[in-house]
Amino acid sequence: MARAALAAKAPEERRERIMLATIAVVRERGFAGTRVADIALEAGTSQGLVLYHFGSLAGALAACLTMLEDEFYEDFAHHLAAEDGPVERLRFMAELAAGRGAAVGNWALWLELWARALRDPDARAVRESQDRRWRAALRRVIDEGVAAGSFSPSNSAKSVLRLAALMDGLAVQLALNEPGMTTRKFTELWWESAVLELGITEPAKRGKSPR
Amino acid sequence: MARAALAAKAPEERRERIMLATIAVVRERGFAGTRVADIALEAGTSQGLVLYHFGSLAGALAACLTMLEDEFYEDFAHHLAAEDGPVERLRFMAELAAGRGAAVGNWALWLELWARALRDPDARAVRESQDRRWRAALRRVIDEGVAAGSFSPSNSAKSVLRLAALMDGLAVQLALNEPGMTTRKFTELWWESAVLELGITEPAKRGKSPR
DNA sequence: GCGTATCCTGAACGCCTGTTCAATATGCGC
DNA sequence: GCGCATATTGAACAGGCGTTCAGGATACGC
Repeated sequence: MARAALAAKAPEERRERIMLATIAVVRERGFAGTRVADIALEAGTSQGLVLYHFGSLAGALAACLTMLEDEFYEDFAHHLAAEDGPVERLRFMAELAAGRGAAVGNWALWLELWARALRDPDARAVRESQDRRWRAALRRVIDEGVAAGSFSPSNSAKSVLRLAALMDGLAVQLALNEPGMTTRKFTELWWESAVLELGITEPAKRGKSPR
Repeated sequence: MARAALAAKAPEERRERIMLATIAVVRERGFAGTRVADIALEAGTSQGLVLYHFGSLAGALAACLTMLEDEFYEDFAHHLAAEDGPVERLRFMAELAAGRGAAVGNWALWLELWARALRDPDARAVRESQDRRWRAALRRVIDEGVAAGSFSPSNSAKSVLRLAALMDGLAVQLALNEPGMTTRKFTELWWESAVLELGITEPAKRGKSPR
């Protein structure tokens, strides 16, 4: 039994190891610079196995994309639900985007993804889905805040668009290590914009939010 | 004399033609997908000549980067100077960024540039210089507006950062043809943010600003 | 006119890298 | 234990593409 379980799982584990290796390599060398040999080396397997499991290099890249997407979203949804009220949740989203939790070091990857999405339909789908999820979450939090009387945006749909776009824009600077742009600065700049957009009056209570 | 001038200029023209061809190909296929053969074909020359003038594919790409940078800036600075007052200038910048004039179709290129800047120092330098120029222009216009009493930002340095970042973020959506994001929407969303950030009261007079 | 520097070409070279494949190992059902 | 399906490997293959190069055209100085 233990043998059987191990045997049945081993290939799956190998497969996942390859996916993780792919992400690692893409992070280091970018999509364009990722070679099958790199993935195999990172995963500690042969090149053949990578192709065996994913059919082609493109297949491996695609698999790693969807994995990334799910990974980020699960982590994010899980933590977001743990926050208290709308103000705290919004604050949490700002901090998450700035680079806490699973988002750490991901912005560079998102930049790559955007560029790739210009031509690769898979990448486009991933980025679109992720963007939609993020905006939907933002929207939900804002609606919640409106209902609770904490926020009073003049046009919440537009606020969502702007606040989401602002994050992306700030992220570019963060990912490129623009001098003066830090995690802290990111959060600060974005939060002030949110305050302005949504007319937030009460400060975020320091609750379950990370430090 | 006519002969001499022609002879002296012909190689230069060829060279420039190759640079323009490079830009065209990069626009179409991206940095990663650009091959020497493509450039030569587009420019109507041999592959050898591309290498003769630029040493390598990387050299050609680098040359096209700096050309892009200068091209955009000259066009932009030229037109900006023609605008009347700070409010009109700011409005002009919004419209330019959204995709008028030399900026048309450039955002996709900028996305590529950002991704490339993660690894290529040349690309990084270009993007940094361009970003700096753009922010400096924004800053100048805002300072002007403050001096003229048209704007009253609570913190102009931060407003510059946020408004510039917002443009980048909106640009991502524009470049990726996000449904619902158009040139018009871009301008509208950004302008409202500017109004909010800077406390603009007077509307932009319809002056020399393009349509 | 002639030599020379510059410009330009097209073919050949050689490397890099994704993919294929035949061979081998592994574990499971029977 | 045996055969079969699934995993896994490493080497060989093949195509693409950047770069090199030997040769030729062009225009200029003398």
